[in-house]
Amino acid sequence: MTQAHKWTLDQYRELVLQVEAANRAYYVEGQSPWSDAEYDRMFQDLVAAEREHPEWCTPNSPTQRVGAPLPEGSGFAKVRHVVPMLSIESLFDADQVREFESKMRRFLGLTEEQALEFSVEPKFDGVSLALIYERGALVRALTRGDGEVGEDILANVRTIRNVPLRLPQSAWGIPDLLEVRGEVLIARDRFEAFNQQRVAEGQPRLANARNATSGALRRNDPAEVARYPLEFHSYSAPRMEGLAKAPTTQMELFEALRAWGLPASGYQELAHGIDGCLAYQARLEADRDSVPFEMDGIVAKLNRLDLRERLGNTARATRWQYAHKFVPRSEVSTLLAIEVQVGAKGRLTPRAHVSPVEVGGVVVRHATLHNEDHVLKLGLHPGDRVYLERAGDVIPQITGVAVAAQGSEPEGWSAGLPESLFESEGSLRPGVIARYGEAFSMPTHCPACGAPVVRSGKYVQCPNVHGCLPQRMGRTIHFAARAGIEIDSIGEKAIAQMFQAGLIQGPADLFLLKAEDLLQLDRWGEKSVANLLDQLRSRRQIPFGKFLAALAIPGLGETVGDLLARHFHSFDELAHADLETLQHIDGLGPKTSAQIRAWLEDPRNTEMVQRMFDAGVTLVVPGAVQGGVLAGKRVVFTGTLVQTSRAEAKKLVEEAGGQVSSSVSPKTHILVQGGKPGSKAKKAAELGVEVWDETTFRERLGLPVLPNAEDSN
DNA sequence: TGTCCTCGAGTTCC
DNA sequence: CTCGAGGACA
Repeated sequence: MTQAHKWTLDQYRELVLQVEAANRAYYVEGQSPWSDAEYDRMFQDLVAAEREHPEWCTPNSPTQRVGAPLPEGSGFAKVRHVVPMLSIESLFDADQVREFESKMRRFLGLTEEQALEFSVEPKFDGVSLALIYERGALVRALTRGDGEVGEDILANVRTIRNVPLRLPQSAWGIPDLLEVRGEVLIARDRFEAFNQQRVAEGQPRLANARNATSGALRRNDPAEVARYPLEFHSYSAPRMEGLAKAPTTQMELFEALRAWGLPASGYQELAHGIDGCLAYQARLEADRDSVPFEMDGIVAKLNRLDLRERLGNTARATRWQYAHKFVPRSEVSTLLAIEVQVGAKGRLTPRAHVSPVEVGGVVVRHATLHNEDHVLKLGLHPGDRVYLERAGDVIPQITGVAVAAQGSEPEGWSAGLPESLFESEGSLRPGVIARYGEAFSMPTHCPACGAPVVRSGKYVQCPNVHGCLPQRMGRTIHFAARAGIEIDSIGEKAIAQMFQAGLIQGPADLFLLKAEDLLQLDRWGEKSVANLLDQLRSRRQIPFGKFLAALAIPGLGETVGDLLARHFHSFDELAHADLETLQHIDGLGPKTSAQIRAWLEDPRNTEMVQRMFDAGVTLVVPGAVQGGVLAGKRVVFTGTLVQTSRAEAKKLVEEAGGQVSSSVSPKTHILVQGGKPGSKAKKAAELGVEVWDETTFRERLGLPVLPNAEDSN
């Protein structure tokens, strides 16, 4: 306890510096010359001084890490990155790494003898963050967002203990402006301890550290965020202005960061030549479990900053650094059951249920097994211990059997199975195989409706198109969803509910829904019902092409729908077109034409369409577009667009006279690239296709563009 | 007949 | 995003 004491401003300032120095020593050097008790005394003095003189206290005082909660629903401010947070080229083996290096050499015009020096460091599995200091004070903390525009989460970042709120004077001076980038993460042991604490408090365990980190940073109460054991590790400084001296290499940069109290992981090293990088990667991968935090690879960057300038960036990634990934972690779990699902189009697909297990950052419970061949090739049986991976992409896959199931099922085996697999207590639904040691084979009858199935190639199909419930429901969902008439207020769950209550039998019934019926359903109140009926009323005018695509006619998607809409002036005209007429349309062949014709010939289908027309549905036939900024251009989209939705973007292109296609080819004129682009960007580069970013896209079409961080706050 | 494009469909998780 | 298959074209 501190005594009543008259503090002077000088004493107060001295105290602040001392506490800041103690924090630096503890978090950056890893040890402190002060004992815990001494530190507590200093901190309590600071609190006392500020209580006596509230006017001295600034938001960056060490006592002010936890601020007030954000007002309800206010969200975080979006801020444009001055230097975009580009992605890093991901490489998976030594050959790719060597090739990347030789590209660097060619670019720099180096000979074989001139070895490059790299700064190598772990690639953390955390959340990246940009800290912005002005005249030494932390003023902004931005998430990556899409790389162009992030969110300012400063109030939450303040609570991270090892993030300095003010930079001290050092040999490097105090920069006028400093942007430091790094990763926020939770160390493995701290995560475990945090989870145990949560369980003790009756809260659920968090599934993994990365999601916990990203979830924590998005909360709107800093006091909550402060409870998470978050830490920050810096790795770059894309903007530095007004320094006493400027670092010329990454190693010097780390020295400067250290002097400013900005922590780094401690695992970064200088590597000589590409062999040094490969050796570091192999060493770190072998030591993966002894490193206290999760990594998914290493990052190697040119040590010399001037060489980086010379290499520059491609549209989406930096040329002077790469990530060399570790072999993805595969986990072992138990295959509980194989369920055969009937899809919206009637296809029977086997799906694995596994004991929940965390793989590469998410908890996996299901994995698709594609088809019968796939299951047989893997030789899967319920009860097997299986390997699960999330290689490359996001979708979990079973890659093999670790230990085959033995003997009969143990006591209580069914406890791990989800309830959805049971029809009644103790009896499994048809199409579910869950007996230990039982072999898989595709059912001969549809598990949903019992109709004999039809085989076509690798796939098995339920032919009962009109009677089979999952198919009817699937078509209705398809009709209502984005691909159809775009009713946002109902999804899969709501439609299933309406089917179950007998309110609807198919898509046409949606237009005949009555308020009093909907109000009978669980979780449906006045507001949501009115909202839905409103939407249904306003969506009764449907563009012809969109309407056709919404009907879920086999072989007919959005493109073919638009194609037909341009050829026929009414649904009636299309319904009377014969096979030959259809086949002669450019883009349709014998198969697609026959599928469309067959659909039109089934009276159940035409009756359904007629019922919609009777309920007031009218089709909007497209007028011809002439001229326009994109007249005659083929445009492809990739990555995530921030300011424009995909659907909106497509509409914009069409209104400008252009055509949207799904993949890049020599016929493509323009690739519009959002955040996190994939393989399409690579292909576009190879083919020399013109690439626009989202900003360019909006500018060319004369649309407003988000303002820059420099002029907003 | 073969190859290259393009479209449609399926896929997991929060 | 990736795969399988239909369609255009040589």
